[in-house]
Parts: sequence; C-alpha cells; structure tokens
Amino acid sequence: MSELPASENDQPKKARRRSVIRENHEARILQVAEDLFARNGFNGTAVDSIAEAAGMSKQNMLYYFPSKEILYRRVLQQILDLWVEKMVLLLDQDGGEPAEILENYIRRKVDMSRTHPNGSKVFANEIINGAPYLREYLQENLIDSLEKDVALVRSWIEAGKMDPVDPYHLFFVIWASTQTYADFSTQICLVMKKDELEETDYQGASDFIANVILKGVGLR
Amino acid sequence: MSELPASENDQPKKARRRSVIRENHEARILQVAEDLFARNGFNGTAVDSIAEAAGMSKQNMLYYFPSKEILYRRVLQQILDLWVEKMVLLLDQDGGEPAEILENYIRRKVDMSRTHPNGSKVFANEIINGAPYLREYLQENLIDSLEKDVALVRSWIEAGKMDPVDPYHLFFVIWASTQTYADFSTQICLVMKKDELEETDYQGASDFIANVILKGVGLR
DNA sequence: GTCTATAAGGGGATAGAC
DNA sequence: GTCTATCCCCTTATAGAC
Repeated sequence: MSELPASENDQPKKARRRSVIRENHEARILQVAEDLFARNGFNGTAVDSIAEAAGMSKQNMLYYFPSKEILYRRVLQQILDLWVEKMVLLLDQDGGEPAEILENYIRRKVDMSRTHPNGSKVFANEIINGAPYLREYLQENLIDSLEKDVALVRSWIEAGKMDPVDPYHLFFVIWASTQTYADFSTQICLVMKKDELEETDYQGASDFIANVILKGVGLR
Repeated sequence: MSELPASENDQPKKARRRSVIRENHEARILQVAEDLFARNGFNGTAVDSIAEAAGMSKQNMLYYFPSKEILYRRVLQQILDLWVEKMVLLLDQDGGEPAEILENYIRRKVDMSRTHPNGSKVFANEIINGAPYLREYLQENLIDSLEKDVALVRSWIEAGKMDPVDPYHLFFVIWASTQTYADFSTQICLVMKKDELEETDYQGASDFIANVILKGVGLR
C-alpha cells in the first residue's frame, strides 16, 4: 500500500507535494550558495553557512545535495547554462551590421554583470584558481563558439568593414571590460565612494565600452 | 654575557648571521606563499603546503610568520608596494603628450601582468571576495592617486586633446583589460590552446589595447 | 524530510626540548 | 632556529531515530 507506481499523469498528491518541496528547497539552496561562493570562494564557504542562509539544518541541506562539491558543480552549471544561452555568441542576429552586433553584445554582457554579479564572481574565482572544475566544460563549449565568433570578425575585416585587429584580443578585452563591473565591483564602489553601483553606472559603462571599442576598431 | 647591546655598526657575527638567515627564509616563504595564495586563495591554501614549498616544517615557518593571516597580509603588502610604486599613476612623466603617457601606462600594466601574474591574482581574489584585508589600504592609497589621474585626464579633455569620455570608466577598462592577461590567463590559454602565454601574446595584447583605447578616445 | 548524535579528518597554532 | 609532540577547533559527512 505504501508502494506508489510512478505513473506520470496520475501522480498521487503525496508524491507531487514532495517533489514540489524538493524543487523549492533546491532552488533556494542554489541561490544562496551562489551568493556565498561568490563572496567567499569554494573553500571559504562552510556548508553550514549555506544551510543557515537557506533556512534549514546542514544535515537537511545535505539530503538535497549529498556533498559540497556536487552543490558547487550545480551552481557552476547553472551559471554557465545562462551564459552560454545568452552571452557567448554574436551569431544570433545574422542580418545586422557589425557595429550593431558588437554593440549589442557589449551591452548584453554589461547587463549580465548587473543582473548576475554573483554568477560572474563564482566564474571568476574558478578561472583565477586554474578552472579545476570547469576546464573540461570550457574546452567542450566555449572554444567552438568562440571560434565561430572569431571567424565572423575575420570576415568583417576581410570585407574591409573594420580595422585589421586580432579577434582574440578583441574578445578578451570585451570580456574583461564588461565583467569587471561584476567581479571588481568592490573596488569600483570604493573609488566611486558608493555602497553599490547604480543603473546610471552600468549605463555609463555600457556607453563607454561600446563607444571606445567600436571607434577603436574602426566601426564608428 | 648573553646580553648583546643593540649597537648598529658593531654587530656581532652571530646576530648578523641569524638575521641573514631570517631574511632569506622570509623571502622564500613570501615568494612561495604568493604563488599558492594566487592558485588556491587564502582559505584554499594550507600553512603546511606553504612550508613544504619553502622547504621547511610548518612549525619553523610559523616561527617567521606567527600566523597565516600575518603572512597573507605581508604578501598583499608586497604586491601593493610594487603596484603603487610602478603602476598606479600616470603622473611620472609630466612633459609627455597624452597619447604617449596613456600608451606607456597601458604597456607597463600589461608588462606587470606578464612579470607578476601571481601578485595580480592574489589581488583579484581579494577584490572579488570583498577586499576584507585591503579595503582600508585602498581607501587610503588608491583613491587619492586615482583622483589625480582623473583630474589629469579631465584637463586633457578640457584642452580638447581627446574625446569627452568618463575618466573613471577609462581607468576601470584599462585595469580590467590589462590585468585579465594575468588573472584570466587560464581561460586565455584554454581558448588559444597553449600551456602558457608567450612574449608575442603579451606584445599583441599591449598593441591591441593601446591601439583600440587611444583611437577609441580620440587620441590617435 | 527532518532531527540528534557522532564519526573522521584537516588545519592553525602552541609548548617545550634541543 | 629547528624539531617533536600535541591541543583543539572547525568542517564535512554519515548513521539512525522519528
């Protein structure tokens, strides 16, 4: 009688409710974990502190994510899925002009720093520390899409639409410039003497980066 | 008889030899500590592993640096002294033209990433994690020198020598672009499919950043 | 799913002999 | 200055009751 057949469309209330609880708890854990990993790094974050922030006991948290490493990998995965989906490539607007495509890319990346600063910081921590957990993922996912973007930029150069710059350095500089408003926000806030960055700061950053880079590579 | 007066120019051999040992050991510890803190962060670096890399026992290491935090602060201090001395300001060449001053600044910063990548990574880790240890130092040292640099850029703009860009964003972008070749070298190596960056990569980075930014702000 | 209890180990730091 | 021995806390993770 306690055996519940795993029927899809006739799921008993009990089972359905359990899975809703699981989803809610997992989502909450992932959210606070991202925040804490961003602020304290992997080693600096105690499982206990994550559980506390999520409003449950450590043991209960470990019921959902059996180990800290598994949880960390899930946090990374969540970030990367978002980045790959929205950020990595230029190619989602084939028809546009180079200047328009590049400017949109830059503005989207700054916007990502504004809306997902913690994800960016977790990612930055990972990379600085040698990318122990996501080296493979980057090799399998980042490289190919970047190659396509590089080829696109090369085609613009060959068509005489922009200056003959090195496309790799172009992307490295765009990534660095846009992500710095998330990763180094502490330093930026410090010198700007404010507690946190405001809308206008991100706006100013987008404008500056887009203007300087587009003009700098001969697209404006 | 065992009491040695602290005379300056008549120091007994024994004391002098001891102090040489101390200096050598401290230097070696600081060096390997910078490397390990860069790769693993503060929390990810065991005192034991620093001692081992320095070729001595943990207890012996703690004789020179009584605590891990004291050692870490010294590592940070060492990096910052170097940066402040050589990097932070534009002002050491009053006579030059804006384009020349800015280009030199950019090239020096890329060079810093090449010659002191570990220092840059330790610094980056600190900032990303909210600058717990060097917030004060930055407030006392970075802000003032930046303000001077910002004022200088403003004077260039007022003199009509360059486009009216926001000087703060200019510096944030220069910092990010130049430091990324140290901090994110793992990612850069990954997509360039090489084990480490070479001379020509830094050269290419300097050229790209200097060209794009100078042209981008109307200085070329 | 959640709790109490606890195992098991790592890591920072100190005491004291030599 | 260096070594042996040790303390003790923090942290991850598991066992088992409810």
